[in-house]
Amino acid sequence: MINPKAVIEHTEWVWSVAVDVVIFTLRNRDLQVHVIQRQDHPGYWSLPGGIVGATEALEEAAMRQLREQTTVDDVYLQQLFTYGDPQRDSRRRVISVAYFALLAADRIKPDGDENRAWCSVYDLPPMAFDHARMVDDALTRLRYKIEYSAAAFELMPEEFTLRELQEAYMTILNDHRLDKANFRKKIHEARIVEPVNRYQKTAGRPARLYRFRKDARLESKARRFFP
Amino acid sequence: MINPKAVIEHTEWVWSVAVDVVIFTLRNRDLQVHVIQRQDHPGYWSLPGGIVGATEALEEAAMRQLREQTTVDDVYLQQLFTYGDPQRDSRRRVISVAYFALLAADRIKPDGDENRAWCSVYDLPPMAFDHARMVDDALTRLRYKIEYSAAAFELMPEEFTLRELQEAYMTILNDHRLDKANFRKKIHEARIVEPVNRYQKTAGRPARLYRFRKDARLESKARRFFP
DNA sequence: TCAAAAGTGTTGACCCTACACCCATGA
DNA sequence: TCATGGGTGTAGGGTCAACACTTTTGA
Repeated sequence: MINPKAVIEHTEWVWSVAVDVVIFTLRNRDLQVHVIQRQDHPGYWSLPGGIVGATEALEEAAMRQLREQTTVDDVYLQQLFTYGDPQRDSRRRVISVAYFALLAADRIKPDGDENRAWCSVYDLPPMAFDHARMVDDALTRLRYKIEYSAAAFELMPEEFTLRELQEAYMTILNDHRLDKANFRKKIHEARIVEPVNRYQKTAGRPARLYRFRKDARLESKARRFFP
Repeated sequence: MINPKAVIEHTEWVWSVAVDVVIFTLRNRDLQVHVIQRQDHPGYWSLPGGIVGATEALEEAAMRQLREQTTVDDVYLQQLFTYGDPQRDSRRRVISVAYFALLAADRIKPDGDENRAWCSVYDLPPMAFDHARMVDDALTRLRYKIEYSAAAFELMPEEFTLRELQEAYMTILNDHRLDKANFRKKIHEARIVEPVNRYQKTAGRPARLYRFRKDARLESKARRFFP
């Protein structure tokens, strides 16, 4: 595989290894990602990311980006895909290991920095490099993920109503035709939430608040289609 | 794992970017991967892989490994995961983008080279670096994949009986309890195979041969909410 | 007492599993 | 005619989508 000679031969060019993080959140019934305005290309935005340190694990580097950009720790973080087209950065050869993160909106610290923003995935600004594709891939992955795992709960506040949970699913899937009764039945049968003794005011009957069960089963084995 | 043998001295950190490929095949009712005996660590085996060229895309590099190792082109190939722990190679910092490939057994060229072998995923030899984990991750992915896509057909010969197809599924899933009648019904309903006018001899009634339909739907969208 | 939204029950269609059964072939 | 393995039909239990219904609140 790798022999020492290869190193010498290959030090002629300089690789950079970067991580980029697609940070999702749900705000105002909208699925949003964190983006940063680029200083070197006015009008273009990019995902939070940077070069991986010499002794840093990839996931550590992604987590560091998260901390630096959102000052939040302990976040759902998962590797997405590695992008390495020779042309993806015109300045030099960079391969980027993309991660995606899920962050509940109530954990976002207010931030006066105008170079940072949360943008709807359904209305992205011009993105640098291949970052638009990263967001797209991350969205596809997220949609798969919430259908067989409890990942959607990472985007919810500590306590939430079942309607809010249903709206989270509908916003992520961009499909607002979910049946209320059937959705509730599934959630209850999964024993994944438990009620707390508090209610949220609404325009009608108050809605019971629930929280995620600590002992909940986090994944369900996918149904078989083939065969 | 492997003890540091000859650590290369650097004045600066040099990143290397490699690809490693988990090549699956089905032979003798067994799911196997292609492995190569390491010259530098007798008794240890590794996946086919190598350093990515300066102007080479990641997938191209993986495809090149496939060609060089198996002399086969046009293979199902997909990115798996990127491994970048600082300690994964004791000699220097290497990040490896792992791919997995599916190769029908009848496309394998006979090979006298004793340094190469096909090994059962259920009985791997000692693997170098984190390659055992790569195989494990690839197997997990493969199992998911065949349940919602037609990926399993990539491991079948041009023509096959339904029993052979069923055995492929059972071998990959390591679960031999699939019901014959129900399996056949699903395959037929999926309109994914078509009969050819040939039969295969068996100890009993001859088995009809089928082939994959070119116009078959390759993925089925799972419309299942958690759980 | 009405609008609004929470929350539940029912029903028929569909699908999945288990298992019994028939069919074609060679010895 | 029997063993062997290919190939199919069916009953019943479970799941799901659709939709109507009841409950609770504020105005």
